[in-house]
Amino acid sequence: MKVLLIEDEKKAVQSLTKGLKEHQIEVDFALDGTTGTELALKNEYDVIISDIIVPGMNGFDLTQYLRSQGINTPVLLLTALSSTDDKVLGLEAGADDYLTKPYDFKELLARIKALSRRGKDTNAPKSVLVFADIEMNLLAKEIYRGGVKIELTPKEFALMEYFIRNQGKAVSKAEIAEKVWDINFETSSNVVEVYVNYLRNKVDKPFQKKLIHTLFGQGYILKDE
Amino acid sequence: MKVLLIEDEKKAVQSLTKGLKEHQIEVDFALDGTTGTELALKNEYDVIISDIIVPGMNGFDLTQYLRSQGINTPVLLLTALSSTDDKVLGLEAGADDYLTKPYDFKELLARIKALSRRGKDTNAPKSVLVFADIEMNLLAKEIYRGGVKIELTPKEFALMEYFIRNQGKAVSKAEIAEKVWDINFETSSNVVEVYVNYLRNKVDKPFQKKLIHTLFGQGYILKDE
DNA sequence: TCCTCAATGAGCAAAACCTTCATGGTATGT
DNA sequence: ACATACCATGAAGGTTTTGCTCATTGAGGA
Repeated sequence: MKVLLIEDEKKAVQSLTKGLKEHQIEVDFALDGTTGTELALKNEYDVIISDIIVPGMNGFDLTQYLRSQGINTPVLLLTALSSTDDKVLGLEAGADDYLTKPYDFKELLARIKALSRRGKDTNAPKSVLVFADIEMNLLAKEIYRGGVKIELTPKEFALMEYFIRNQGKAVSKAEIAEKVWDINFETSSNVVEVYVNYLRNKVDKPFQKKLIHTLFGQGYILKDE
Repeated sequence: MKVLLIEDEKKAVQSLTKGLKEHQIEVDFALDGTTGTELALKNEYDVIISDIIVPGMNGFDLTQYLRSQGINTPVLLLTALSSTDDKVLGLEAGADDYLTKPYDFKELLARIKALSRRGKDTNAPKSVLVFADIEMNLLAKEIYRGGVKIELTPKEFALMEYFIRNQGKAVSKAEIAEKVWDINFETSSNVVEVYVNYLRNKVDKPFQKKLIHTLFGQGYILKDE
């Protein structure tokens, strides 16, 4: 079990780290929100524990940001506040639990364990892929860009899914032909080009930013630039 | 076992309380909806029994309010009304059962026990499925849309049930054939299409909003749009 | 500039879908 | 037991949508 602790009071960090390690819990920590999110994006944690008020970014924004990046690690917020309004705000932002200072260490421990259990339960394969302002719902077979629904045919959808799953990575036409069409790319066909064109018409043309880029002689890449 | 009784007729309260206590059931009571909800929020009951018409708040609103507050205690509504519309409304608001006055005390007792049993088993299979303005009662094999009863044949009912259970999710014809017909989808048959057509005629055609959508090449989806 | 690779538009065949109809089976009521 | 109504299902015809090819135009790199 591994947790990320985001907290600016060094004393609290120290005592918590010590306490958690005694219970076989690995702890990474960050003293401000910015490095906290960086760590959260880079590594995989079972639970993220964050003070509501930390330099650089508060716990609410942090949670919201992580969720938007597809990080669904359970978040436990720590705070001195205890008004109902704040609880609502925190939970709404996607936090999973909430603990008011001063708190009992055992309670904290219990909640961490509960959250990590829940997190693993949610090992359902992701059903929504995200890239830039695109959301692709694999269950409903829907795709939205900037909140606008885009109608794709099954093949177009499959190709787009392949692009999103390989976002930021160059993919050759042979690769695409193999994975999406399941054919040993015969140079005689230009299906891939045709379908990339279809996708561009629907996914890129109506918008400002182009996301599907051609790498001359190498294939294509989905990139936000 | 402990129940909450919300009823403004003191006589009814008295006789019910007496009857229930004789069967080892503890009873709290409220003479109006407002104190009723307060009690419901403060204490834990096995079942809540409420008249539909009580001062301050009616049984429908009460049920809805409690659900919105995360109280999932089973609610049994008592009423002098017996029109279909009211039944539909009550169930929609999340009530779990319904009894029309004058009722047999033994029947009331039986239902209380049934509800309390169900309340404890959190993953008890639901007997009423809801989607958009559709309610499907699996026990009564009845289905209503917007308060209007729809007559379905057994196969149509089974198909509709499958759709509702997978609402918002694309389901392929092969999937449907397997789950609803229990056949290894032979392309030679078009039963699924035929039955989707039947369903549309009864469930969608007479109404404004279409709920059963075709995803070309991917199957069907039940969606509110 | 020239050659190669990529983008685009038109067109067509196949696949998927909707709808209606006929048939046989099952349940219901007399 | 019989007649009747209802239900489940495959078949056929027509319509819509998709997948793909081909030919042509446009762009990139040496």
